[in-house]
Amino acid sequence: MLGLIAAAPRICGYDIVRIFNLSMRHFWHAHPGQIYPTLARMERAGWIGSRELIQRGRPNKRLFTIAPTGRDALERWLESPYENLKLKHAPLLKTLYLGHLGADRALAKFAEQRAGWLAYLEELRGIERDFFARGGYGSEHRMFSYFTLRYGIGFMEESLRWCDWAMEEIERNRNLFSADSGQPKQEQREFAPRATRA
Amino acid sequence: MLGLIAAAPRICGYDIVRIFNLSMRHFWHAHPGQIYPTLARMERAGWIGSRELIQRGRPNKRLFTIAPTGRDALERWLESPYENLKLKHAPLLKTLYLGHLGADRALAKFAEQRAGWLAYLEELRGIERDFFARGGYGSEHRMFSYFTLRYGIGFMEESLRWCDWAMEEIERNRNLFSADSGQPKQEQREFAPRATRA
DNA sequence: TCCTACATGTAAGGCGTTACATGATTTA
DNA sequence: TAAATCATGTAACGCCTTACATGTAGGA
Repeated sequence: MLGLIAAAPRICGYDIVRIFNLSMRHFWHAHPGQIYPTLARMERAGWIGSRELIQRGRPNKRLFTIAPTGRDALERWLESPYENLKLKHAPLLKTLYLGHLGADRALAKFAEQRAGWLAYLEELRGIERDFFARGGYGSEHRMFSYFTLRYGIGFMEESLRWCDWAMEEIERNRNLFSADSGQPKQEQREFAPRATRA
Repeated sequence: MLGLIAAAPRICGYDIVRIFNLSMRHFWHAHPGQIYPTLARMERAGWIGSRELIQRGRPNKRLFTIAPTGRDALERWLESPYENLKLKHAPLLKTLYLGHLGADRALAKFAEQRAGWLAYLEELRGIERDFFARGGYGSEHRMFSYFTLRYGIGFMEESLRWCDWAMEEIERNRNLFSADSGQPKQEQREFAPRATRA
């Protein structure tokens, strides 16, 4: 949020909410219930300042501007050393266990996921066309903003290539699935009621 | 966890902890403080069963096995409709605001990140070599497990290509940065102490 | 001798999500 | 007439992380 406010002074909380939901959602997200309290906390800490804009016909806005101490905090974060990726990728997690469904149902799930990812890729490509229609680079911040978009596009293209490859692998290795695919397997019979002692 | 227990009956909590820290960490993670209470909850719900294995010289183990109701719950999750990706990608978020540091410091940060990602890629490639040394596919579950590894490798390769491209773009567009890069910028002077009325 | 691995767990606190409340204006 | 948009915020709850506690065995 400090980065957003530094890049776009006199931004209001609602704009930040929309940015998280739209142009940033391929790599970060946040909800109003977290955004507004955090803005209030940053203002109490002196990192940002605000003034209220009285509006007719619609709710008043609170416009935020970054303070020197906030800019310092932002730079400290930007300069802080690289930390390893800690992703939570729910679709990939599900993928890992799709084999439990047997080859056919697994392939159907892969196809469903592929369709979802393709739709998302098209959306990102639409944003890209829009970006160039509005003049492309033009400021340092717009260039960096395009970087993240490009990352999202490359990431989705790679994900689709992976989907196609994985589906071919499943076809090629149907023999690895047990015959009663999708039905309870052998291990199930190994279940025994809990005993406190071995 | 249901997927893990279904794939490897008589697994213990500690093994699950290690799997989250090692072979799954490129797309999911969890800590003991969450894993053990959740196992207890799943057992109370009747999804899994456990028995204790008394050991000499080391702490006793609790071995888990999936129950029919747990297998049903797992299948319900696997069959549940695709949901959009909701990633939190901290390095990319930081990248977006690296322009605030000016071209040179931004490039240095990109290089640092690239190095971290390359090291991670090498690690994943090591796991891949190990996978083939141990016989490659051989069960349906091992194939799916390799799928996620392959995803991680492709993802990191794509990330590195992106890093190289972005660094070239910064070099090519140095003119977009203001001359006093890294120093406080114009907007800072626009900061004014908060006024309750406009 | 000190550290690490094994193995399970609890407690505190922080982070994040969902749902709700308000109320005028514009669009379908 | 109903719904969505604008705009800010609170409250409840759940998820997640961090830190800690315990105790033996084996390696550096």
